[in-house]
Amino acid sequence: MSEAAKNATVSTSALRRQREREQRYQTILTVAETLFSADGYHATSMDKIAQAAEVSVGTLYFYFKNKEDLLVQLLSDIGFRIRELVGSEFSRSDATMEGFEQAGLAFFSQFCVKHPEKITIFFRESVGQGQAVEAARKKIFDKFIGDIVGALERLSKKLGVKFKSGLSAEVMAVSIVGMYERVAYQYLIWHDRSGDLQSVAEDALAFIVGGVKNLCTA
Amino acid sequence: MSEAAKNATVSTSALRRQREREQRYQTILTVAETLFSADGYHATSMDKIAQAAEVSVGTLYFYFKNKEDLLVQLLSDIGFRIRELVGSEFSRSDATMEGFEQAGLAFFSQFCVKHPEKITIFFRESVGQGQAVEAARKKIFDKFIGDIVGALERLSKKLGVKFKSGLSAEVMAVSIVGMYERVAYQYLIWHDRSGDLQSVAEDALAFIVGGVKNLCTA
Amino acid sequence: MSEAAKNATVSTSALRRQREREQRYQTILTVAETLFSADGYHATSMDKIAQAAEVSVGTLYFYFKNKEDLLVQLLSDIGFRIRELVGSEFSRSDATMEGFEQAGLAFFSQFCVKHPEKITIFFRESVGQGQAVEAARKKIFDKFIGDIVGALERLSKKLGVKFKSGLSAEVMAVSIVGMYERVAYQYLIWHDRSGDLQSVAEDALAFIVGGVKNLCTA
Amino acid sequence: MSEAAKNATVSTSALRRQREREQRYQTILTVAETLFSADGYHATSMDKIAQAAEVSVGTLYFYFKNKEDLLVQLLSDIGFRIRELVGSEFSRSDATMEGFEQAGLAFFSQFCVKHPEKITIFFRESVGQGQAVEAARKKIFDKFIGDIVGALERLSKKLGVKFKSGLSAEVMAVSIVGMYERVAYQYLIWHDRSGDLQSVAEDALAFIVGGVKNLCTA
DNA sequence: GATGAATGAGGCTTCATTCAT
DNA sequence: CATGAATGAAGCCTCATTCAT
Repeated sequence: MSEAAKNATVSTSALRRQREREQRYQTILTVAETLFSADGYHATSMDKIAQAAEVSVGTLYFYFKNKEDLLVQLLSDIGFRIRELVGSEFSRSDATMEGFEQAGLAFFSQFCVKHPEKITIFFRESVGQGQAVEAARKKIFDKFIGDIVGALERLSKKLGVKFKSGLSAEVMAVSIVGMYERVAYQYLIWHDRSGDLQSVAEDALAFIVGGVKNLCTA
Repeated sequence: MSEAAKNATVSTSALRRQREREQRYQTILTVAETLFSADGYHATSMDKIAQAAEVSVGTLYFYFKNKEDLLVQLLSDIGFRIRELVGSEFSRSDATMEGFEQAGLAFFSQFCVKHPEKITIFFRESVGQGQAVEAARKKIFDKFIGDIVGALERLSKKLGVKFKSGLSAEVMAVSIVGMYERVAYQYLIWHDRSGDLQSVAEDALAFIVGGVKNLCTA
Repeated sequence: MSEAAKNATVSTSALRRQREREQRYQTILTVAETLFSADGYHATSMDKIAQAAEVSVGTLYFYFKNKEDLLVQLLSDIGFRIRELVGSEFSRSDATMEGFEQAGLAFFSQFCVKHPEKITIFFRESVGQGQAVEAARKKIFDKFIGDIVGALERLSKKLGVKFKSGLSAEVMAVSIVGMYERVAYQYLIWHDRSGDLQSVAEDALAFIVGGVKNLCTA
Repeated sequence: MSEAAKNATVSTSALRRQREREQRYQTILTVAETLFSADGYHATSMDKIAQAAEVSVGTLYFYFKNKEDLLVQLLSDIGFRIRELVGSEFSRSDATMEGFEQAGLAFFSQFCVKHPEKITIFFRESVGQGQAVEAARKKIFDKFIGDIVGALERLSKKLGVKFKSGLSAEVMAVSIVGMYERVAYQYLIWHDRSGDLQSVAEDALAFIVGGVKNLCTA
């Protein structure tokens, strides 16, 4: 075999390996997501995950530092996806009140309906699981809040209005996140009323719009 | 000792015992509250609780069925106290928009500031801890939401307005609870800005008022 | 009240107390018997016994040294009753082969049918429960075996026959006890065929008669 | 290393592992047998077993589901060995009265003398230890009884005799098992008279022969 | 890189027993 | 005598993590 051919082979197999690695990583993550949301983080042992993912426990520890890390990665991934989806809606109809509604609909009518397990992990299974996880949660929530604060500031600039106080934008952002969270929790996790989600979302978004307006002063 | 005296003695000691029992129950509950909120539910072992409460492990199990039960009792107690406080504010200034603000202030400026550990347990440590705890949480949240829905309906009756849809009242209630939750979490658990809480509360409550109004139709 | 009257009163109440004490003792024993045979010795806690007997745990320890003692007393009582019943049949038709059959019938068709719980405790729940209980069991079995050895010796004397070896009488006695035990276990504890017990007993007793005869030499 | 060599190595090490696994399983079983028979099932903690077997507690639970399972496996193993030994004697001298004697001698003079701990576990430590163990015991006893019933039926066919009743064969089998049990218990567990066991066995077997004959009708 | 047997700290819970009232 | 709250040793078991192969 020529050197070139060898290199080609090597790089090909290296690529394949790389691909397989990423695939495995994803498989594990997906399996963990399913189990965590179905059985709970604590009730899911590493053994169970390994079995369901059809790998050995050792392999789990090759891809993830430890069980907590697995949850943190999952969390980050979920956070990233939500921001991607919701954020893109914000920027699409930039700096308008409609942007808020579009973003809300994207979250409720798309994300929640398609990924109830992600919602479960994000809002239930990753809560109260110790410092490392909590730190990761905080980071993601901070970004969300930052996103919304940014949108609110752009909105105020464009509309030429001021908010009640210096804190108002942040408080509104936090409030909106809280609404998202508990509405999803209520109508997805506690009661499976994903069918009502559309009209629920509309009411919730009208609530947000009203809330924001009420904190605006000319 | 005369019979009467004997009876008196007996009933006195019986009463004392009863009192001591309840005191112990409360002591354990309080100690658990402190440890759960400081170290986390899982990081707190029954042994630690026993030591901190200066009783034996056995005594813990005399008063509570198991560790989960301890958390559930704690939860119920916290839920009861919040409803008591917030609910009384609602009824004091009945069926007015101000009632909503009073209730919110009572929650943020009184309860949260006085009982940050209760907030921590209620919104963080009792989440994601298995079915039994989750069921208890749900029950309490359902009551909260019911309280607010009731207040909203009385409000609409008094003001002679209708809400956007049949679900609106519930959605608003859920939203308000979500706001309470995350605002408290943000400014008490994640950042200790209890000093800002007063003005944060004002903004949040203005947000609520605006939201509710926006869902009212003549 | 005259001295005599007082004494009378005192002795009356003393008698009553004595009676009550014995009644309680019996109640506890009976309750324990029921629970031990139904749930097993280990699965029955002192608390359960106390509750079922409607007394406090403390009272249990007034009447019995400890849990083991409770079982030992139960055991002795059962052993005594069996010997009483079976032994009286032996002596009624003294030193005849029929005596063996009468005794067997008394055991199978009377005792077993009437007291399955006693059988369960005697042959199952008191086995493998530590030294003290085992010592008590041994003592009782030794007496049984002694009874039967005695009966066999009187039989051999009356019939003018000798047994195969010096050990024969004891071995036969042990064998007979073993048969009693396992037959009762099989048709009472493992399969509830108390209806068949009569005919089972007949076969078993014919077996014994045959066995004994085969060890007799003129 | 060539592929072939590699494979050989792999399969060798795989085989070695397999061997080591089985060895460990056996070690644990043997250690448990010793401790259970010496100290009693309940007095033997899993920690003690782990220490004596020079493995960790975790390893115990890798090989056995729980403590009960350990006892059940032990029981099954013992039951299997007894049947193997006694059954082979039955078949060697098939369908003769001597077969019964040979089998009995194999049990008393070989098995009991060589494995007193197995006898102790089988007849003492595994009794009264809860449902799961009891179910396992019953299964094994049922097989024993079935074995003997089979032998009796072949005997009756060969000799051209009938038994007293339809139940007779079973009752005889049960009786024989009971005799085996209590004779072993008496002369091995309660009194260490293994020296007398030979002559004890002879008497016991003569008893059996007589018993069986007495239930035969031409 | 993958495997999976082994580890062992540590958790939860039970329960026989005691003793002040 | 009776009560029943309190004790705490001790048991069983889980499970995240490691490491030799």
